Amino acid sequence: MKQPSARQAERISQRREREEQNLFSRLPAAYAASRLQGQRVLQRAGGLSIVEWRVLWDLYEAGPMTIRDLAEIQRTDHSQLSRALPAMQKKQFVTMTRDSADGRQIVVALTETGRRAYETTAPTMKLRREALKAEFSPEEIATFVNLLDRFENFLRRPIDTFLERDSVE
Amino acid sequence: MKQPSARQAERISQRREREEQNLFSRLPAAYAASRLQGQRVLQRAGGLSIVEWRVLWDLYEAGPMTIRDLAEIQRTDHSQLSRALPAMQKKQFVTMTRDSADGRQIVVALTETGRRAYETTAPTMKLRREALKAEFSPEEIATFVNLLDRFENFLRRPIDTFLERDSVE
DNA sequence: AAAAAATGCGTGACAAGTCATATATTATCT
DNA sequence: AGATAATATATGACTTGTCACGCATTTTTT
Repeated sequence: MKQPSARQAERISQRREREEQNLFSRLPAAYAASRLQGQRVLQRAGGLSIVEWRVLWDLYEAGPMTIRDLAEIQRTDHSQLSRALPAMQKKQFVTMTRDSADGRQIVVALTETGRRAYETTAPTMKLRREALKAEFSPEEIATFVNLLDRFENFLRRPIDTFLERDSVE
Repeated sequence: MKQPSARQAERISQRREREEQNLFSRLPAAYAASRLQGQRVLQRAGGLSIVEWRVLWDLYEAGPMTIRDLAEIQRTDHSQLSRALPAMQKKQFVTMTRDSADGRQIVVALTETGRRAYETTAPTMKLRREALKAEFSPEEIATFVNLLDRFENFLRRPIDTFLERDSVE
């Protein structure tokens, strides 16, 4: 009663191949791999978390800014920063000061300690970006980013634009 | 004392533009958007979670298989399935039976209820895939998948292959 | 055949994301 | 000015994903 296993194995492998062509199922795996590699490299470079690294980098490059600005640059939810920043403040990486002109905003700025943490980590992260450049030409990167742009655009469309129950009736 | 704010705004916007070209920071946002859209469409289609949908789809297309096979097709960790499957069993979507030939394995199979859940959800999910096809030509999809392949390949390389402290000395 | 290694699965712990809602502050509208 | 709307941040609850470790079962080595 074990004969179907060969045919079954064949169907499973066909399924795997089909999934390989499916954008929706490829993206999570690629993202997970990217995050994991990022975490590992950061671990090696001194122990920052991904969120911490992004904050330090942005502040280093662009100077003090509000939580909202940070969230927008990083294309992430502000809640993630709301949660991470107090710990970074405790580690003396950043200062958080309420804006005197607009009492709702909190301006985050790099401290000397934060600057040093950035400078310790940055060379390793640069190695990683350079390794990527060795694999992909500038044109390929541009194509990739453009496809991601368009895909993301599609993903952010209200779902009714393609589910349209009315038009089916 | 508020003069620098204009120059500061400029630096922040430059920072945002640079980040837009950075693959590592684009991927999380694209993935998050994809997941969110998936969740919404599934919600509309009947209330399955992403993990549940993937399991039903795979089993429907390829027949019964082990947890390991499911994890491999879905390019995910087996723990995710270990956690999701008991609930799906409770909902009568699948059966889980220990393989008599290899006592380590558990074979997951679709029930009639699971099959119906799949068939209820599938048309909506198909609409989504077709909407994607309207935005991207087959060649573009192929290019995209190929770039993802190569990127993922890079991401899964051991990090020493590009951090190589020795070779720097 | 016994010992060692590999495999399959379950589970605890954690990171990174999201949403929804609450609260304080500022902006806008009559 | 007072009521209303919008904005910035904080927080709780949830999902998806990972790893590491433990246990049971096979498989491979010796």
